[in-house]
Amino acid sequence: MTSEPNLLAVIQRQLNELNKSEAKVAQAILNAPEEATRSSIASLAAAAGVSEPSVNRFCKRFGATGFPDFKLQLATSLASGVRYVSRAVEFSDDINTFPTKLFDNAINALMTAKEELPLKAIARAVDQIAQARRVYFFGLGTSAAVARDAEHKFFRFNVPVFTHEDPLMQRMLAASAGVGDVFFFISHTGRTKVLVEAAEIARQTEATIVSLTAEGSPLADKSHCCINVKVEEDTEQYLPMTSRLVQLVILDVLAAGVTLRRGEGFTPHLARIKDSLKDTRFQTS
Amino acid sequence: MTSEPNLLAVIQRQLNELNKSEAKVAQAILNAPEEATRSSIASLAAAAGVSEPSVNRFCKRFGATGFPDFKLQLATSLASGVRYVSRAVEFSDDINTFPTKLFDNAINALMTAKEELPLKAIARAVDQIAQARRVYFFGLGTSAAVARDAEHKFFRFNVPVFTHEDPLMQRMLAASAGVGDVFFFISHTGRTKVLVEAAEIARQTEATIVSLTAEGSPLADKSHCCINVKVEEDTEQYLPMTSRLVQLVILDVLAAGVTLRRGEGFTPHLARIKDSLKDTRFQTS
DNA sequence: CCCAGTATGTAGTAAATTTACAAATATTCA
DNA sequence: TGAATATTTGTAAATTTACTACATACTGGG
Repeated sequence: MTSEPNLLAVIQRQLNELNKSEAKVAQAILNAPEEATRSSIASLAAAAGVSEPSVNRFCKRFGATGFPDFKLQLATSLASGVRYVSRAVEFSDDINTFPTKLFDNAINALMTAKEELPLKAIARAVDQIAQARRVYFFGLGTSAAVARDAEHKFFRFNVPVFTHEDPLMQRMLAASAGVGDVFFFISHTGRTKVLVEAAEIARQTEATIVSLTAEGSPLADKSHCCINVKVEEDTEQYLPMTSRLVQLVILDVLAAGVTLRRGEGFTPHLARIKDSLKDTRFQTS
Repeated sequence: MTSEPNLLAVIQRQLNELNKSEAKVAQAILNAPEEATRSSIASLAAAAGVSEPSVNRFCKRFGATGFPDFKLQLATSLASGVRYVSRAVEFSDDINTFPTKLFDNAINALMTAKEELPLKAIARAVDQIAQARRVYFFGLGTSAAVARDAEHKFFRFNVPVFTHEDPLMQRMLAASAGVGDVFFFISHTGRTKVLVEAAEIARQTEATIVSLTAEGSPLADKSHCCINVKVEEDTEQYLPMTSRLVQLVILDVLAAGVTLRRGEGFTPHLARIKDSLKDTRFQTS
């Protein structure tokens, strides 16, 4: 598949080099690209004021095998493009619109993050966690909830994990760290003072510092390994909504990575933990 | 145009409700979606082992006007980058494949949830939270982290919120509840005994019980208002990965709903809270 | 003005899609 | 169980759509 960037852009760029009827077709498509994907060769020809074979020739000129293939490429290029722009919730929104907007934003954030996953950093973090004697997950505010989630997850995967929301505990634990300890800092901004200070303290020991935070932030600077999360959070929004979702999924990825590292022999352990919870639940009907 | 989510996910979800030949078509498409967008109705019919009209009927069943329109929708949905329907991570996966899988699963879950949002229940929950004297968010295990997140969020929106991870605290608070108290229970299964018991206790008071849990579960039965989350979690997976993401976004929706209810005059309050955090951060260069 | 070369349209053909209908299969109710 | 009915599926014809071959019109150089 020749993944062209954006078919519309390509057409736009070549506009001058086209002959008369092809230019008409190009204009018709640029004017209403969505519609073009849905129309037949006949209606597009009519809209452009040219004959059907002209449209066909136009399509072949742009690398398609024919008109249907061209429509497909056009549709693909329209879908992948800048279509999904995050939309802010407004006061005029009602129950039918704002929930969808929020879900769209969340989905959008995950798709974007998926595109630019820092795989090398993730792989290194997996290494470090898998070998760790102890792992501390530290976060504050919203990120504390993420840290808590990470604790639950990794605990099941038999990683010796600890979380503390109290900055003083975080400092004390950081100060008394040693070889084999991994400190995993979670922060949207990477600028929260007390957290960065805890990272500084831990850095002076033999411990390893891993962080899940913004690129180039003070916290990232203090880390041996930093997993960058670039989420363009709407700054008018007063809370990091989407970035913590990305953080959670990345922690899922790390947990999965550690498990895969353990190999298949580890599965019984997971089953045992699951069984241990059985009695805390009401049976299904 | 009916805003199509992920067409593959929709097909996957309806697999059971299809009749024989339609199911064959569905399988053929799920097996090779890319190819399906490029093939003619005849070749797809052949690949599925059915007649051409069967393929056509299949397309119409999924909201398309015909086969070409269906191909277009399929191509569009593939272009968004989210590949196949939830794929489990396997031990043969490496760093290049399993992170993508996990992200795809997460995105899929959100897209599916977005399709069937229980808007009436959400609207009711917003009402109840907006009017509450106090709101308690209770969850255990993974859901405790979600509850913690909710606490942070709603606190900023000036809702008097409390969270407790300790089942005993949860029971005691439930027992001493009164008019104007809202108990918000979060649980993936809706079957965790101690949580359901706390809900029962609260139910005997004048308090309002809201839950974010599975439809028809014991917890849902105890609630005045239940927001159903139907996420088909891969049961082979040992942790609810995707359902908590959906829960978080739904809590975002609730928070947004409460804020919208407050009206525009409330914005300064949010700005003040944001300002109060400024000094805890390092300045941006 | 004519000629080569290119550009465009016409008409016919092939292909693909849809519709209408009939056969086959499953379901219901006595 | 078995006839009556509804549902599903396939066959074949009709229709729409896309492509090809060819003819005509235009362009620029002599």
